[in-house]
Amino acid sequence: MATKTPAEAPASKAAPDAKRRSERSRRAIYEAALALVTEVGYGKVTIEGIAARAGVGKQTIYRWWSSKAEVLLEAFIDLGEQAAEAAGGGEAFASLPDTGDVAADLKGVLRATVDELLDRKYDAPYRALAAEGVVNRELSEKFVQQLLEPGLKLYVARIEAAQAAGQIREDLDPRIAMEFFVSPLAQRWLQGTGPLTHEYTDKIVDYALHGLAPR
Amino acid sequence: MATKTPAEAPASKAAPDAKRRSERSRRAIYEAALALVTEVGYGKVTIEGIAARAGVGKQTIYRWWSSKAEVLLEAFIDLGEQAAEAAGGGEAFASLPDTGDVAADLKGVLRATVDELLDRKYDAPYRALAAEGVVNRELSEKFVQQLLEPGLKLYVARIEAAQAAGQIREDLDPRIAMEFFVSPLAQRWLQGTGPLTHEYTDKIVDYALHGLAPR
Amino acid sequence: MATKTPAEAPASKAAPDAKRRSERSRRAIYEAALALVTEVGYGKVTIEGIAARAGVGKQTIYRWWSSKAEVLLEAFIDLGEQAAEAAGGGEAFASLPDTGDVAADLKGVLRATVDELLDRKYDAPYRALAAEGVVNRELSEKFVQQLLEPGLKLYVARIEAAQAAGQIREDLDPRIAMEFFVSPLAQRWLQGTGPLTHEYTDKIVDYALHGLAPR
Amino acid sequence: MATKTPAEAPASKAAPDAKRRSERSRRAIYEAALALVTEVGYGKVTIEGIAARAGVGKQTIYRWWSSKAEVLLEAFIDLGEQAAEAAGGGEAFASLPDTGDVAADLKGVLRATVDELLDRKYDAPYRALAAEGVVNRELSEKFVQQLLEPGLKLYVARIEAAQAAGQIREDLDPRIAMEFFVSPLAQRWLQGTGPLTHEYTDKIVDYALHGLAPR
DNA sequence: CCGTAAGCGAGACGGTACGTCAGGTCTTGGC
DNA sequence: GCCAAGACCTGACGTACCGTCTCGCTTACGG
Repeated sequence: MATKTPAEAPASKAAPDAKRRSERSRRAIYEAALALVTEVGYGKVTIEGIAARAGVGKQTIYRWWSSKAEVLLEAFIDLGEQAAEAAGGGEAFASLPDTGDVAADLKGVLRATVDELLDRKYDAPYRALAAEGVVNRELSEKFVQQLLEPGLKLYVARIEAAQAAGQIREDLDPRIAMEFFVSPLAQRWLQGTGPLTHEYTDKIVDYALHGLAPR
Repeated sequence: MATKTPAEAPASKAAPDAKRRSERSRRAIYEAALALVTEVGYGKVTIEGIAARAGVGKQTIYRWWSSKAEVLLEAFIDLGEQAAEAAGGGEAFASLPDTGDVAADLKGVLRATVDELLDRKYDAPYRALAAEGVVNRELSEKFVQQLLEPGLKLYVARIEAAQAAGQIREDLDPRIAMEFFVSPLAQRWLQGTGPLTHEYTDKIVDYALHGLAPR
Repeated sequence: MATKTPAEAPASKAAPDAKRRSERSRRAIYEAALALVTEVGYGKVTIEGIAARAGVGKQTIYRWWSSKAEVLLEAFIDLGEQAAEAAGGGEAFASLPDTGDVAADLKGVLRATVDELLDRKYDAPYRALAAEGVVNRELSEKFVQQLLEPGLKLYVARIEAAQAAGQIREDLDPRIAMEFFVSPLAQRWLQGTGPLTHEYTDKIVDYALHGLAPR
Repeated sequence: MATKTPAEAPASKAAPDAKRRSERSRRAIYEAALALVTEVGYGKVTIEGIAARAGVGKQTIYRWWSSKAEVLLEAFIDLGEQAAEAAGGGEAFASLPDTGDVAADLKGVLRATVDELLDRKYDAPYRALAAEGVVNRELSEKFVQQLLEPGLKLYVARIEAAQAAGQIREDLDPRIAMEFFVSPLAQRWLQGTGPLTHEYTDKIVDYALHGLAPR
């Protein structure tokens, strides 16, 4: 049984000592990265720029991250945690609301999502990460795992609850059902194939639940 | 009196004379761009690299395009035209098939789309353009207008036909209905949130048409 | 017979085209290098600094030279040529003066040399090159060959003339004899083992010619 | 009144306590410095490299020395002392030999000097210090004072003895006379203007003593 | 003989410069 | 006048060291 102790790691070039890490620098880097992405656009963000803005040596960035995409990913995750902590006391979005009415619940969540996607503070970095992920498998995995998946799981759970309540057919794969609510929104946001409005997401929910074909 | 032709561009530095343009160079640049994107990945493609590979001066690229994204966009459109010409005699995909059975027709088209998205030849450049579009509004517009929209219009047309045939409810916005077939696929492809299979797209069609709620 | 044509050169990374070289940049680089060495000292001269001061890209330096020492060497040689051209019409120092009196001639030349070595304009770069040469064989060879040797040859020639005139013993190696006039000066200048004055060089000449031992 | 002990250093940042200094580290640093200079060349020696090689923290070097040149200077002096201690019981080279024959005595010493200068163990560090001294006045002074001067004084003393013995003219400045034996050797060694051989130094002595001019 | 303050190995930090790569502009010579 | 070629200025890359600054630890001094 080749179980490894967690304290191992042969690493290619000696891992830095996380205990000595400067919290102050980390925060400054996050802030600089987020600010720059919104100000100049992801393509024009440079490691050098982040370092300068954060008042930090370049090496301090290279020591802890391996690309600007990774910096931004962590910065954005941190931004989410900050927001969550500020908003709710504990786990902010542990689950989607469940009033017993799936349609209403989903409409509410999607409206909130639209608002968030249109918020300058989130749009630029989130979009940058999505773009990078499209073309960079490694980042994509982290992006999906750490940012997307937690949100998607909430939908899946809510749909399962609806199935139990008889509001959604039991024979459907909730993982796929969930995409009817999320993907149209995602595509409009990412590719700009149409406007993001509350009316739009309301319709999405209605169409999806009742189907396109006449009854 | 400096008579101008109506199509005159007030360009800052005199537009090059398209009549004298070297067809040979243009083709070589397209091929180089597509090959490089597949071989080294979009992020590592450089104008210099394209020029070298195409046996062309850098200036010849800068004269006719304004960024590597634009080169790639045109190269990809050209690739599509080549393929279309090769495949069908004339207009290859003037419309989606209409056998009278929307479900079957859509399933067929989506299966073909999945196959195409998984084809190495198309995946890399298409993905690169999509990624760039997420973060670059100008390119995004051209991308949607010239590559995405024509395809989407076919769906809209097919759905309208189905509405006329009574297979899809008349009160639905076909533009939104269309997204139920296209967006889930797009998201899985772009973000890697799930596998792309024929079974998957079949389900998408069924779920969408009959709705998630029990009848 | 494996004689190679001069136009050959397989070079490690393609030699740049000297015909297209910017004369303006070359001159600016020479001036910047010389100025910086005098102002901040050889150790603090950087390629980046030279480039900035010369208003030139770093790559333009790296394209034509392989180290700051080589830049400085060429700059200093050029400085000498400038001075020579300015001073005499043609070849300024084709030979040492020959009035028939070796002692007087040598004293005159050495006094002039002292003055030159104490001139701020020459001291810093010359010293830097000498220092680098002490520790860098490749540069040392170029330094000796291109800067030192031409001067030393003049001494050898003058000594040979003196031998022919019976003022210096015929059985002596002029190459070694020459060093008695040059080396003490060189050491005082390089290592600071004593002051450089006209009295000092006069004595050197007298001591050397008449010997240390009593007659 | 802030009474100061006489040995008090008004240092800017409190002098370290020499009593607590680690002898083991000091030695390791000397060895590392000397080894590195010979192995990779002075220019490529770094404080970090010395520290790593010596198994010592960087701060331990910065605490006791102010530059790599100073480390090397002390290391080299120490090397000399080690050698002296090993060779002779007490003061190894308290004076030059005096057999009554200046010529022979000087030839012997110079031959020994040549051998030492060609010894790999001494060449690299000594050369490095000389080079640094050419361009760094502060180090130059220490270098001359602590390494060169003691040797030169021996020559001066031997020449004065020869003057007393009537073998060298009394009216000559022994300080200058000495340079005829030392400087040519120094220049050939530092600048590579000629080979270092026993024949060469023998001739130096003969030429210097009897003069270049015919008698 | 024991507590404490120093020296120590280690290495993270804010920086500067390295040598390289590519971007976009401009010039030269060939066709 | 387009083109291949490529020198040029610019600016970012990722790395190596600089000299300073903690961190625990070990060690020897002085109360």
